[in-house]
Amino acid sequence: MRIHDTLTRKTVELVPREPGRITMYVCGVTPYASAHVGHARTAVVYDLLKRYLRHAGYVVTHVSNYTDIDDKIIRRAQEQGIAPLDLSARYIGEYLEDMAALNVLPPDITPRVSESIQDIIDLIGRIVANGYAYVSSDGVYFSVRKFSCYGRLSGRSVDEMRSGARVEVNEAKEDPLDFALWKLAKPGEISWDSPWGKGRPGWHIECSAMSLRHLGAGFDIHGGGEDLIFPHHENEIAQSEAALGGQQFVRYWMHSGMVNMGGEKMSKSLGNVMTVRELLEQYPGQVVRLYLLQTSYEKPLKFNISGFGQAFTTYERMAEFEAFLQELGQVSHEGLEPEFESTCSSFLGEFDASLADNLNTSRALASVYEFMTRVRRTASERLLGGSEASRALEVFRSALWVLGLDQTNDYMGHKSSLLAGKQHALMAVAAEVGVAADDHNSTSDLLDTIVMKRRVAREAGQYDVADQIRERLRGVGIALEDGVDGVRYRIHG
RNA sequence: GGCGGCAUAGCCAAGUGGUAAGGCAAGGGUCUGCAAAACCCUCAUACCCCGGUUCGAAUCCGGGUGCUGCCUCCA
Repeated sequence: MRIHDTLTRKTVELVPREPGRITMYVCGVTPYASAHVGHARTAVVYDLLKRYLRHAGYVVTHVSNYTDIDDKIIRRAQEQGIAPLDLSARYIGEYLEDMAALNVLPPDITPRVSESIQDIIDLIGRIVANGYAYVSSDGVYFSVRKFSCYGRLSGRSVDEMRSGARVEVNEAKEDPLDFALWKLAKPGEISWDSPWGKGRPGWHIECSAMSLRHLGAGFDIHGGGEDLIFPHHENEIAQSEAALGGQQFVRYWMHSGMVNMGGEKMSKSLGNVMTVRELLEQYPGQVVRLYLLQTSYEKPLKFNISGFGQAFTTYERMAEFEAFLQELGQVSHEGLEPEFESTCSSFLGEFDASLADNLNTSRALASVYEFMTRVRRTASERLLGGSEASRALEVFRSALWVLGLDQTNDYMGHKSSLLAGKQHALMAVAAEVGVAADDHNSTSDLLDTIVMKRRVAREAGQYDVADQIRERLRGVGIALEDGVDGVRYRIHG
């Protein structure tokens, strides 16, 4: 497959360090608040990458960290009067729930900074020994000017930055560009022992330590949001290669685009945030995921809540299509028409090729939609055989799995919970159309009885009664569809 | 101030030299008791503006305009 590499600024063929095997490290979250849509996007993008690579036959090792100790966590924990690691543990728990709802597969390894201190100390030791760092009054700092390639990833030069007005001023540094590898603890702060005194890791060192620890020098893909390019990833390269003594740190760098809200980047510090949890109250996780996959992963995504309504309609179409094939597939039948088989296999070919092209999800989704239309068209022209339906279902599901949109039961579950929420409204409808509402123990029983009453009326030719019932139900968000094999319903909030 | 990115129909969005994918919405039709769903048809002489290169440009180059990212914590 081809991917866009941030370092070379080119879209290149992905050639792994070891044939058939991909090692990837994705910068995870600093868990001091609920995850927002931007975090969700990044997680979904790299989850898609992993799924696609596995689908393409690679053995993938995916590492993603939690930066569970940092200044913001410490401050937030102090405000709440709890231990920093308790605070981060709580938000890690939330994050896991949110990601599960989005059908993000758990990474293979999820190291935490607080559990990687020894690796971090060892790495700093190597950097110091190689002469790229120095000990100062409040910690250990990396000497940026000693690393000649500094600025290559983010495309800036040390001298340009020096003239910039916004570099941090700190008298403990030899140069304003230097950054902390180890911060000595102030009284009362959480700390770990180190050769340089009690303290905690600086912001960037943990990712170098954890990625090298679990994947080794020269691993394949390092990813994250594009806001991490500078300084985080720039610093990671500098310190890692300083420690590795000239060996390459990472083969390919990938960065996912930001989510914008109100014309600005969504971020916790700006406060223009929609959390994943808030969104999941309104839409099934699969709909949220589909929304996120509609835009190419590198482009900024303009968050717009009305887009979720569109995504909902589209996901509904997918879920109904799957149900349609599943029903047809029950009937056993003779073989496939060659033409039908070629529809299925060329769909998969087009789908794979789209994702192999730097994860072109828009095109991959277009091929899914076209496939649905083709199969439906065939079904409307002649009866689709059971084996054909099964084959179509097989390829359709494999595509949905790669996209992580295979949890159609999520949509169905959403449907039934919506229905349960309509208890009250349905009782009113029952009363209006003359159905006794008392002796039904569930909302769906009640709906069934109403639908039955309508069916009787229809069969008796009393269309005015039947239509009235249908209109009443539509009024409460339940749309009935009369098919040849019975009544189906769609339900909306 | 420095270094980037983006601008395609009402909305979302692909396409990066060969004559505008796909989805939503909208309009018409088939089917249906009527609907819905499904299917069929229609829906950008045109890709922010002005120049240039080319047989040919949404795609390349130059200049504008607008929006935006990073340079500070950030996914």
